[in-house]
Amino acid sequence: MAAARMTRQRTAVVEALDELADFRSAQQLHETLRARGESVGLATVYRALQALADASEVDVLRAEDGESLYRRCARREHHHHLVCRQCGRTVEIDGPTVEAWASKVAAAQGFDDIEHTIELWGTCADCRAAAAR
Amino acid sequence: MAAARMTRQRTAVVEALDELADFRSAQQLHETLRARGESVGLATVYRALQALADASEVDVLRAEDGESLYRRCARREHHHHLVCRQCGRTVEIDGPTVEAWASKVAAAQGFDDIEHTIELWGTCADCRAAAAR
DNA sequence: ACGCTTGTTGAGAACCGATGTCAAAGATCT
DNA sequence: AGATCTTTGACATCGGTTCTCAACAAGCGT
Repeated sequence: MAAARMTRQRTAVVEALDELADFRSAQQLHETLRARGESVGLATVYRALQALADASEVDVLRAEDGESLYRRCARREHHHHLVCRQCGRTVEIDGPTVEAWASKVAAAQGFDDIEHTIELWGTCADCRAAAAR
Repeated sequence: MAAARMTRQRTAVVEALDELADFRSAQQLHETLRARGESVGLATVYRALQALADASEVDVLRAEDGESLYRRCARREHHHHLVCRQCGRTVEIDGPTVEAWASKVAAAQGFDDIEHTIELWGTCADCRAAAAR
């Protein structure tokens, strides 16, 4: 079993995630940490995020360009997200209806080990206002 | 406006997609074409697929590892997929309920230009049987 | 048919996010 | 403090995708 030592770097990553409420890429987080003076290696940020994801401490999702984005969500249960493409602003949502629909459809086709990807992307009100300028 | 010349290579890519009913990566398609004697460059396969995707002639989706998968779908209207993680076997599905739910939720949060990603992943009956051996 | 023009091709380089390497650094235990 | 053993970080590497650019070939006009 892993020991999971609490190091300065890991703490820093978790803290940064706690402050930033929105989905961020590993590189953005690395950038943020450096900017505030924390000296942390990029590889370490990746490792910390991966560990957190494995422990379901953070949610991971893929941006439209394939980059992985991370976020510390309020609820740990299964849920989905409505994310702003521009700024990463996130609203947690759940759709019991959708869950039911997904598993029903998949089972009807004889599929097993079903997982679903359901994410909503859009432009939030703030970004829309900013773009209109 | 683009001229979109019909070249031997482009034809080959489209034909391969027509024969293969399932989602395939660009590299797999390239492999397939070479195997059957068609000499086509990898970059060309990527370009052809991108052009087809832009023209909505093929559907693109991201595998869990981030690789892009392409497929020529029967229907051109908006729909979703139930895809086998192992073999790429695909079933087209649509969920009017889900569509409605998605746009309602997003609009309620003041988001614009809404898009949704809804894909189902599983293991198809054949692959499950193969794995059980 | 035959050039001509212009979009297309393809081998290799470049790019980029992500992961692996390994010696040095530092948590934790005794 | 000392021993142990995970973690770190600069750098190399990897894999998918895109770029570069000279050679090539569709499609057009003649």
